[in-house]
Amino acid sequence: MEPDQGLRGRLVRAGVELLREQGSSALTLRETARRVGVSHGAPRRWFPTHLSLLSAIAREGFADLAGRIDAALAAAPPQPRARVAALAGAYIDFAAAERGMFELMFRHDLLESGYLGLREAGLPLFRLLVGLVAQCHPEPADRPAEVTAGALWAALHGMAELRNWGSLQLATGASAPAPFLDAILTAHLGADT
Amino acid sequence: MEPDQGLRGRLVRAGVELLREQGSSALTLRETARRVGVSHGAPRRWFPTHLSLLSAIAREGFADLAGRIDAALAAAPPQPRARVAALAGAYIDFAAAERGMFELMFRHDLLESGYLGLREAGLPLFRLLVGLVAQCHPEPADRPAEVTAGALWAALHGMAELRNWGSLQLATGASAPAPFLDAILTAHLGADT
DNA sequence: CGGTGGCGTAGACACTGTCTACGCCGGATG
DNA sequence: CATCCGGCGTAGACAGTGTCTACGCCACCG
Repeated sequence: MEPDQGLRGRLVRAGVELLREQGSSALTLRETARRVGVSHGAPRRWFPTHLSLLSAIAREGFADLAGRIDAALAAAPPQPRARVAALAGAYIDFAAAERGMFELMFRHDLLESGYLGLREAGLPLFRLLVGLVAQCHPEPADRPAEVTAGALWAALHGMAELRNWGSLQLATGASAPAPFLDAILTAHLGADT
Repeated sequence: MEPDQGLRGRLVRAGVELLREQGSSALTLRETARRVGVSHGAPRRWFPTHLSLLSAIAREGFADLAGRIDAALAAAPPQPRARVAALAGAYIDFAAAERGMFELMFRHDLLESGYLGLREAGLPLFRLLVGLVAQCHPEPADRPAEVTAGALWAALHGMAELRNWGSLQLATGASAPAPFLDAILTAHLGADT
């Protein structure tokens, strides 16, 4: 559980730094090796291809996101609706604070889809959301909680992207995401009572 | 208005084909030149950098999307709610039919943001959506139409991406996007009456 | 007829990911 | 103790990329 002290862990950590400092285009195999201080061929022992290194770095991002959401939920009031709001806030805050990582995490063309693929990395998070949504609709709702949760997740994710691009501000003039977040939550979960 | 017969237009068209056939990673400056049958330095006369060629190709995509949405709206019934549904359907259909193009269009890290930037390319579409949303809420709604339209756009876009990644199917088991689209529309615009 | 500017060619450069052969070094084995 | 051997990192090569530069070609215009 403690951080990997070997070359593998050092490469991943250096990649995370590089991503944060210079964006995903700087996340080169050779540059990462350079930063760690090894030759350009060294990463090949642990990551057979560039994609596998990127995938490992993205996995780190998913772990980070999960941690932030857990923390936000731990500090949130017990009402389900407020807990969904906390999760949503943590999600879009993560997207804004870790832009490069957020982009990388969802570049499915770059990430490998094999064993323990990245596409499955967001699944626990989705299950969590389904549970929270189900609590918001205690009686059997008109719609399965999975569908509502899926639509909510899509809205959340889309809003994080649009916000990061500046498109929302450009189109509506509003810079704060709060009104949109509120619109999404009340739309899917009903008015805040 | 007729297609550009010069090298510039031929490069853009070859790029669109390449994108459709082999995905965005194949969209190389040199490969595009090769397909047109000119030397690797030729594109430089028209596109000073790789980004500018990609941007021109993405602009083609925005024009295509706008055309499809116009066609869908022309064939849609006059009720505003149905028109929003038609727009939404055209949007996610485009995302699925032109996957590579859809990805490219929103790779804001790749596209140039200068004069006539790509970030503004989606604006007319957004204005259209604002108008339709406003018609759905004739009386001054509890929320500005821009906010509702922004949230709706985010939901739409996020759903198109999640669907393209297979995440929705993976998480919920549903393959058809219709239930999610319906959930999003009724959530933001009220039940279909 | 001569110049000139638009347009494409061709070569170079630094950089990338991947592949391969090669050393080093520590621990297991006879 | 001597010897092998396998894990691990080095170093060089190769094809491919974007960008820059110098160079031809050729139509057009004074």
